[in-house]
This record gives sequence, C-alpha cells and structure tokens, in this order.
Amino acid sequence: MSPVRVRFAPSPTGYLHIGGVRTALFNWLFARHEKGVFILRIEDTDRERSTPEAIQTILDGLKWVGLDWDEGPLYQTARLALYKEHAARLMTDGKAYHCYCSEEELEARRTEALARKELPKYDGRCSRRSGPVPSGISPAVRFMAPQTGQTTVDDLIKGQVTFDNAQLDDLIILRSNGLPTYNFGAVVDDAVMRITHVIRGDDHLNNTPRQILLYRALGYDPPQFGHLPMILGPDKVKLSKRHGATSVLEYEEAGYLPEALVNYLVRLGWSYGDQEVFAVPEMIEKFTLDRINKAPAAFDPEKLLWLNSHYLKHADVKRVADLLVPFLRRQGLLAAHGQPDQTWLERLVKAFRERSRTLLEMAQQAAPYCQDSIAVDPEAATKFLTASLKPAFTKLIPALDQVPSFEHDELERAFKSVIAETGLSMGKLAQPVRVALTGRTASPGIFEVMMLLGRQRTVARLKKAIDLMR
RNA sequence: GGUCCCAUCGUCUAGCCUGGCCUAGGACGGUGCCCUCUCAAGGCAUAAACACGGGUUCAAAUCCCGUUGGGACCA
Repeated sequence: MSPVRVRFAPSPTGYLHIGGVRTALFNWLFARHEKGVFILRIEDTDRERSTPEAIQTILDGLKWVGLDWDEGPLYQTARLALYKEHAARLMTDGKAYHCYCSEEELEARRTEALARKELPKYDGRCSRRSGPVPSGISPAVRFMAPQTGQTTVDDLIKGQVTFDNAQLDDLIILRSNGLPTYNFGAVVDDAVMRITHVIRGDDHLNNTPRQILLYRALGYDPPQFGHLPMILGPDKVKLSKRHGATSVLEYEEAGYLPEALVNYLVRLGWSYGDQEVFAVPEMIEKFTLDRINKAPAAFDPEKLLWLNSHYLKHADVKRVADLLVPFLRRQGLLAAHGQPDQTWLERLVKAFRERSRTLLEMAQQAAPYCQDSIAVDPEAATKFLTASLKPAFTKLIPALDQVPSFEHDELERAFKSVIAETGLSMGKLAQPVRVALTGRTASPGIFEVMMLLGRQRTVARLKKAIDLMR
C-alpha cells in the first residue's frame, strides 16, 4: 500500500474563505490520520486575477488554523513546461489537436446553441481541419474526448457516479497563451505529484469524468476521488461575501480561537456519534472519510460562537491573556495603563471569559476596568443610585478603604459588615455599587470588580457616585 | 435548458449500507425552572424533524420508483 498523498490546491484570486479552510482541514486530517503527506499547491494560472497578496493571506490563514503542509507550496506558473510537455505528448499520440477558433466565434456559437436549446458543446471542427494552418493565430490545444461509452467516478463520499461521454466535449487543455486550463493543470500535477486521493468540494464532481479521461489518455492511473458537500450560508445558499465574514483571517480579527473554528468546521459534514468537542489529536485519530455526510451544510454562526466561548473558558489563561492584548489595544484601552500587569491581566481574563464569546467581546467588556474614569449609564444611575443609599455608601467607603489587603475575602467581610449595619440586603447594596464602579448593570462578581479596579479607583468611583445620587 | 449531487427538529447531526432495539437520540439556538450581588456560566426540564406519493415486506427514517424542493457544474 503506497503512502497517502493529498493536496490542497487553492487559487490565489482572493482571501482564503471558510469553505477552503474546511477542504484543507479534511485533506490535512486525512493525511495525518493515514500518516500520509499533505501538500500545498497554488493554482495561480489565472494570471489576471492571481495576486501575491492573496497567496500570502492563504499561507497566513492556513498557519493560523494550524494546518501545516509537508511539501510545497508549489506554484503552477513555475511548472508551465510540464503542462506543455504533456500537451505535446497528447498531440503526438493523436489525442489532442490545435484549435484556431477565436473566443468570439466560440462564444457566438455557444449562445446560438443555447438559443436553439441544444447542448453548447464544441463541435470539434478544428480536429477535422485540413490544409495549411491559418497564419497569425496562435492556437489553443484541445483534448479529443471520446464520444461514446460512459465514465464512472468511484467516489469515496458520493459512491458511484456515472456520466455519458456524449455529454463531454473536446475541452481546451492549453490556452493560446500557453497556460493550462484548470482541468488539465490539476490532472497533470496530481499525476506527477503522485496524489493518491483528491479530496475537494463537490462543485468539481462534474469535472471529474473529464479528468479521468485525461489521466487515461496520458497513461496515468487516476487517483481516488472524494467530493465534499459544500458549505452554505445560514440562508442555505452558497456561502459568499454577502454572509459577512467568510475569510478565515476575519475570524481571527473578530476574536475567535483557531481551535474553535477548526472544531466547528470539522463538524460541518463530519461527525463521530454524538461528540461535539474535539481536540485536534482526537480529530486526527477519529477522522475517516466514511463518516462524511453527503448533504450540504449550512453555516451557523451561533454554534461557532458557542464553541468559541467553550474554548475560551478552557484555554490556558496566560495564552488568552496574551491574545487579548491586541484587542485591548485596538479598543484604545491600553494607553492609559501602559503595559498591563500580567497578574492583573490574567485576573481580568478569569473574570470575563465566563461571560464572553469572543476576545473582542472580552475587550469591550473590559473597558470600565482599564480606564481611569467611566461614564455611568444614565438609566442605571436613576434606577440604582438613589439618595437613600447615601448613608450606606458613606459607611462603605472607609470600610473598604481600611481593608488591609484589597483581596476578595477581606472585601467581602467589610462589605457584609456594612450590610449588617444598614440592614440592607446583599442585592440592595451590591447592584448600586456595581453601577457606581462600572457604570453598567452587568459585571463579574462585585468583589472581583473591586479587585480589578484596585483600592484607589474603587474608592474614587464610590465617592463620585454619591454626587450622582438624588 | 442539460448533466450531476443532495433531502431527519430553525441549524449541525446520530440512526440508513447490514429493515424490527426509534415512543427517532445528541448538540447549538428557543422557552421555563433552579442556583444567584447583576450578567454570565452551570444544573434540570420542555417545545421542535424522518419533504411528499407510491411500492417491496409480517415490519420502512432505513430498500426501490416517482414527484417536489434545494444545490453544483456546463458559464
């Protein structure tokens, strides 16, 4: 049994989108599970639309989600001689021919055929051409496709799928500019790279019979194919820019953890019983192609959010703290404090990871604890900062200020003594204090809040709150 | 239009291949309750699906055919 060799072959015409990442992930998981080789190939033969920036974002995106490749990246534009050579071989074998039809002509014939409700197939006229070749036109190369019989794809995911060869036409394999078309470039590369399993989106299923024919014409054994169902948007149509964040790196910026995205993506079309949460090593161990679903799946941002909050809660505190820093900085929350104290930062993370679904949310919630002064929500102020609380606050300020060390248990003791003295309930005092300290009605436990703020700011904010009371 | 793929709660899915254990299970989201200094988290409970129609069979979510719907490719 020869070792498994799979590849991910994006074309760098834009960012790396979520569907591409999932395809890459499934290939990667399959390779790792089978102890095979995962190869990255950049299909950059569309020179108009390929950009170096796009290549970079693809590499960055893969790195961010932790998909490392064993070979490559290989660039198709660096392998043009290879495609020419293979095309020439087909020519000498009489399995391909020069086509001098112009794009305009072809387009005209195609629309005509469509108007007559016929199949817009190339009629093969250049294969029957005789006499001198037209001058001044550089020809394209067309593959002479068999017109009889059937080609069946033995798909690892979809099962046997059979196509009539009569449906297929003589496809162009080399454009007049010498660049290979998608189908030809992919076949030549997959053959030369000895790819054993082609795992890709099922939007390519219809291309597969043509490709099988090409493999055979070239004298190669076709690889095994596995066509993954597509990812649809929440509205059940193909995922696109309209759905908001579709680039992986946008998820990084939005404060998602890569392991959450990976876990979410692996469960889109793949399952292992009732299990929802998978660490990467476990995914590798359990991932097999036969557990892939055949139906397309809709992307559900809510469930991703749930997984992200799950991972946020269980991730290493220090790591989350490190990841949070850029988000705080972007919120403009770090300038006031300079470099944040590590202990303080980790305390912040512990307090907020229970109530944040993303790092961005966490940074937003952290605002009142990073700033020197806060704006108190007016509605909360009128509701909770009432004049009747003045005596209690007046007692509370020195009580808290005199606490020997500003730690949870001591703060609680001081706070409870004020409650006892004033006859207020915990809730009756804690909520106004919360508003006074954070400006908001929701926050972590009131003693955590105090610790996060520190003695100075706690006392200052309580004093300020008394002025607001009426 | 042609070809191909697909079809279980709103969503992701288990079950389907190898019919009976399915009174269709889990998860997200929803709802209610508990916990509680608020918000979360957590716990418990609950509503919610086999697209439809025909077969085959003692028995069909599961096998077959058709219809409908969705998706992809040809572009």
